[in-house]
Amino acid sequence: MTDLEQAAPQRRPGGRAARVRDAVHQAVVDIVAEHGVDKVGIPEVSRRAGVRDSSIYRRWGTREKLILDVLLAASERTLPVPDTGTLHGDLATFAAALINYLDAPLGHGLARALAFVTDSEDIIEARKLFWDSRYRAAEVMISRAVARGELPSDTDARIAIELLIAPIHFRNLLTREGSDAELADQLATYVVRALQPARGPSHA
Amino acid sequence: MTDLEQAAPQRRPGGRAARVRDAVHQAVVDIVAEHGVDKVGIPEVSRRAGVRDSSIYRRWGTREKLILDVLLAASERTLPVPDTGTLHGDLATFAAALINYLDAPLGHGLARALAFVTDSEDIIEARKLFWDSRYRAAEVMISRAVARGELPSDTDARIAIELLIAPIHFRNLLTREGSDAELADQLATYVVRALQPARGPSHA
Amino acid sequence: MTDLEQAAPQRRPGGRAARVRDAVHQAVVDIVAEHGVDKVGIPEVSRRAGVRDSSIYRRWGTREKLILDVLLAASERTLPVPDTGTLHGDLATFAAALINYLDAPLGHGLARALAFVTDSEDIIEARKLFWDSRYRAAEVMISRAVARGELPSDTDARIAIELLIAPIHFRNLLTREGSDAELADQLATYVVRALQPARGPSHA
Amino acid sequence: MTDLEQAAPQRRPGGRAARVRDAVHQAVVDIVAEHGVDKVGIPEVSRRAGVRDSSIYRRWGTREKLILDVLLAASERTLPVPDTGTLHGDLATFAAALINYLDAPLGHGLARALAFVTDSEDIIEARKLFWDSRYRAAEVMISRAVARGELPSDTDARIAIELLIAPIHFRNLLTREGSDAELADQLATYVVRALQPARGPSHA
DNA sequence: GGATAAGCGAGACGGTACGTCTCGTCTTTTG
DNA sequence: CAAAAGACGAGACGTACCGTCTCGCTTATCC
Repeated sequence: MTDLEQAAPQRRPGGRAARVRDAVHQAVVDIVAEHGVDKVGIPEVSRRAGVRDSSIYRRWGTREKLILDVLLAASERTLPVPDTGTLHGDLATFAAALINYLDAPLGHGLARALAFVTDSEDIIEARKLFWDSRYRAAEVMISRAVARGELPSDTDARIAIELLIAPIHFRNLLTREGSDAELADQLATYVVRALQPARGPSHA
Repeated sequence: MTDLEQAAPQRRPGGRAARVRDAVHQAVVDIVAEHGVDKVGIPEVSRRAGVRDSSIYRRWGTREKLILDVLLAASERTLPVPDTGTLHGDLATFAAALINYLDAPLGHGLARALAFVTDSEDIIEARKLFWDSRYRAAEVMISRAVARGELPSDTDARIAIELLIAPIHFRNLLTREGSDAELADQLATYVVRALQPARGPSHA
Repeated sequence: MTDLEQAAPQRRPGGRAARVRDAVHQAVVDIVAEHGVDKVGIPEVSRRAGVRDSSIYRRWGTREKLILDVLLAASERTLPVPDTGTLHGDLATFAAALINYLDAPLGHGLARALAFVTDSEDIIEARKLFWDSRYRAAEVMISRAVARGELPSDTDARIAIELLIAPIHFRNLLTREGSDAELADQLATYVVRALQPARGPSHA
Repeated sequence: MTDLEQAAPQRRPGGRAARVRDAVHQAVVDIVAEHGVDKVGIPEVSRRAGVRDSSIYRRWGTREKLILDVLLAASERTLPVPDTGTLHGDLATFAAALINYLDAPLGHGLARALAFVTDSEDIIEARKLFWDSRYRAAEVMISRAVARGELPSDTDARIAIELLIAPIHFRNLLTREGSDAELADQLATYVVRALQPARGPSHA
């Protein structure tokens, strides 16, 4: 897993260290849920967790690493990948789940955090791992559709997923319009069509 | 126009006020270009523009409004909407232009700013105006395609644009993968296909 | 009269100049009464008086001169000098009146202003005129007592008044203890005694 | 003692905290001496002390508390109370010392500060402690005189001191006339006389 | 079970941004 | 052309945050 803590202190998993870690994580998650990710600050986390700020700095180094560490940990379990039997069904269900996820403070917070964070070695690494794991999970929907014969075998799974989820993230971050189940369905439809092999002279 | 300045100061367009305004705008744009939008701070802007920070606060009130005002003004002229004669050509060209735009500091900065900014009355308003104008411009590509018979007349132009640009923004903000001309072309292809009316039993 | 206005403008009363002057005076007096003299600021005065701040600066130059000008004008009519028939009666009555005066916002404000103001030509002059007029008025009590034979003819009237009023001002400004009628009476008694010619070997 | 610092920082008396404290105190005292108490501002103190302004705000909270804290500390050692053998001698000597003290920037500064400061919990407390200690010290002169039989045993010591020092403070703050040794002597004489028990029909 | 080292509590501080407020000056615009 | 209107320059004030540092002490682990 991505470990953004300064020096892996997990050697002593049962004691004070773990207690501190948990308290801090909880505090961050709570703040994200209550006021949004950009209100997370070490002083507030420190207050809530009952942990000295210096201890937080010692372990996480910077605010950004702390936030990312916590949010990534909290997002460990990726979205469940549905298996409805049809590509459209899978995509629509998945999209709807994503919409819900991004509507909730944690999901929105994570997305914003990923977008905002200043790049650095560990962070780039952490981001990469995060998305790789996400894509890997979601691509199952595509490979199943290929197996079913719904899609050609050379389908680019990654871009397929991207076509589906990008508009949702786009609205979530940039236009701030809401998304709903209907949109999920529409997107699924568009993506399914987009992935079909070209028929006739479409733009010839 | 979106006007995020405190009080309409445009009354005196030739004098000191305008000079200050321009210097500040330039300074913000420069910093965005050099160090990214999140490095824009009033003290630095003040130094570069040779304008007292208090004057900046007086006029723009907060950092966020300043940034948005400047960036929106700098993005006044929207991306040129191409007219290549085919939908695919238009979309691919437009997507490529967007990729370039988002690659440049200003475009990237604006996107980040739009994503980051804490919502408030004026900002919501400004964001809405911004996207409305953008969509209005881009939708021309769709309506021309409809006119040419390439697309059905009930095509949802807005979502069509979204399908095209969302993945680009998505990569720009969230995965931080680069995008290139090839991607632009692929996206155009996918979108064209996605917009075709359903043929046969696609997901029935 | 002490005139702390920049350039004594219109002698012609009744015009706009006079209206502005009055409004400003009133505003200052009001603020002093409501929030104390150190809360008087040009912006607030300007708001209340409905007069542009630049107009105030034009006329009074600085905040301090404005305050002093207004307060001195408002204190034009000095405290009434009583004539009870005895020195003690006069002094006690006068002291009590002073206590009341200094208890009220205007009196307290004027005292603080006199103490605070940064010295400058005009201000030194104004302060001198102010105290001279005050002493001149109050010294009548002493000269009447001399006339009545209550005091020797070489009594130093000025210091006599000072002995009486200094403790009241002292409490008002420095210890911030309250003063009351009883104190007025005590002070009068002490002063009367202090002014008696030495009898026998007092500290010989 | 009166401690106007935010939190008791005395725990580590030899370390950085103490160094910072001393530097700040010195800087304030210097500014008072050079330019007067109303020129003391956190930025200037910060510069001179080589201490960040934020550190000053953290510890003292506001400018007023800082000034009072420093000035009170600097005035810790109250004026020496003389013991000349006679009441008049004691009072005259004491008054002369006070005159000198108030002539010096520090004394004048402290007096102005006490007069100017906006009241608040801690400040009221601090002022009370200050004056109490001053009065307690000075009243020894009176009690000694009582012991010597120079004064009746029911003499009000507090008001006696007040009669002596008020005129000096009065001139110092309000009329801004100078005071000199002669005045000290006169005041002593007046006070001694004032404190004598009434003889005959003084104001009958 | 006692030594020992990792990590925490406590308490600053340096550095810096933000935003508010005031004073006093200067410059457009307008009557 | 003088006054009103509208900034701006200069700078203080106070708040908040990030990140660093230094001690002293607790505590989990290891011998």
